[in-house]
Amino acid sequence: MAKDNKKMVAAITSMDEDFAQWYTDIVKKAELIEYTSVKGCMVIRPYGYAIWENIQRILDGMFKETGHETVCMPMFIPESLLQKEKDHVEGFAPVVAWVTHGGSEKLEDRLCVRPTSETLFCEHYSNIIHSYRDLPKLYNQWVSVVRWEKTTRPFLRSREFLWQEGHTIHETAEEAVIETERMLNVYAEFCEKYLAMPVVKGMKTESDKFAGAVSTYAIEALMHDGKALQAGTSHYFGDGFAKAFDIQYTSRENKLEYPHQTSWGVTTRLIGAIIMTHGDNNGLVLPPAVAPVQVVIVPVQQHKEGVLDEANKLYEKLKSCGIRVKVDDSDNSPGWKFAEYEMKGVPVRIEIGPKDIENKQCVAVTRHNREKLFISLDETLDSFAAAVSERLEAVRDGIYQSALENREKRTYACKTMDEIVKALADNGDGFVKAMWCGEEACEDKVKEETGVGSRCIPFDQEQLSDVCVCCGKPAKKMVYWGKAY
RNA sequence: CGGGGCGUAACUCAGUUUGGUAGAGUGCUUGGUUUGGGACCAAGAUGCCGCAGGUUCAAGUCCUGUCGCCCCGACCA
Repeated sequence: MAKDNKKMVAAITSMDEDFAQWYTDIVKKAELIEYTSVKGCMVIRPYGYAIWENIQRILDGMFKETGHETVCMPMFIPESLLQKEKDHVEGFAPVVAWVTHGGSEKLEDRLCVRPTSETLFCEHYSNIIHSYRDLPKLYNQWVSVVRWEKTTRPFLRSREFLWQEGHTIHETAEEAVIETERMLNVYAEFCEKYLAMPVVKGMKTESDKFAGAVSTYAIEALMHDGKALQAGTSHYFGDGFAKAFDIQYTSRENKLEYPHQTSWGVTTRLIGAIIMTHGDNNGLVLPPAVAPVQVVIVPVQQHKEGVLDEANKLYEKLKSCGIRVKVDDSDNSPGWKFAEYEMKGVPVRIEIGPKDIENKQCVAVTRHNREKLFISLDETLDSFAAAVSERLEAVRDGIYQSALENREKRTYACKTMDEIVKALADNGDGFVKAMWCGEEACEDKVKEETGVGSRCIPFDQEQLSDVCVCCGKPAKKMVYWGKAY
């Protein structure tokens, strides 16, 4: 027994020992990705991609529900187009990859591989928007983008990554602001409900906002090691892009006006967030809503008469109820299968063997706490499916609670710089809540002296004190600070 | 882009100090016995030792260059 446990733990590095290595072990051993010969470009393997497909399916439904249409822009941006908005190009120029040749011929105008598609949407909008009757346009696309990052990590920062980018354009600033906030709320709801990941909604500081944006909103999540991860962003552009790209429409008053724009996105980084929010030393723990396999059925002593038949019956039952289910009837031992599907984060495991069949029951084990529950085989289809669904729900709620507890345990309200340093030293990395005067100099100084940068100005404000944690001048906002991925 | 580490079988790595026939465990294939927490026995298959130069009778090992990956910083979804 002790030997077995040792062997299982040895399969991946313990997260307390080396969190980064633990993360790398999981992405490899759970078969989410494989490295390729190009730095920062990874193969997302079927098991990893299936998670993304589930994220896509749910989010896309939410986008459609809020009136958005899907489009697809090209991959290349001519340099001249990228140059049009000054802040935008300055922000992205250092990370763009360029196409300089077509076949053996040098291109007159080199082409940038899109790092984001604002410029492409703007060019398109300038062609199709003429009247207020053409507005709003609520567009979204699911594509990959390329940013030539210097250091890369699977899912968290790769040179090519998959994402969706919503780009909308509206008559008025008010409408665009409402859209920016609405989509941030969609992201927050998605993360909390489907990914079981608590997030803080807020606004980025001036220095941290998107290149070309008037304001940037973000959802911030806290990982198991106390580092913050930006899980999604939503930007309000005002009419800056419209002016740079000459997008004008004739208003209801028959005047030429500039429309107002937004953009918002989430990426495959969400998969990294799932790993680091819910994973444990036995491997991945997947939120049931996005788990490729929600229930794995492990037959025990499957060679014995009737065991596989019963396992397959359970499979058919659950499948007919829309649960993503799999039977593993491979030759591997049951113990091997238990460990394997824990590694892969399957939320619920059902064990069925001769003993169970004799007792007319099966065993349902929830991944996050290994709690075992017997479910009668005599149940009707509906009540059997309900019992299993209840277990899946228990996993969602359980991992949400753990993530929330971790965040609360690691959130420190501080009034002075010394308190910040002490809180982080005593309790480890986490969110620091502290007041801020609004000056960039103080933002920089906090980072320099305490190591934590501003993550966001949360919508849920608290008045922790009246003065800035750094300079002592009157405070304007409470800010969440943290070390970021 | 700075600092550190590493490229040897599918994986994890030993072998490099002191140059001399390419190794182990795991995995894989086949057959058998097993099966309630990573089973066991037997027989097999698998190597441009990252790449390119150089030194040498001889290079996985020494020298030069180069490419790539991982980790930590700075920057970013």
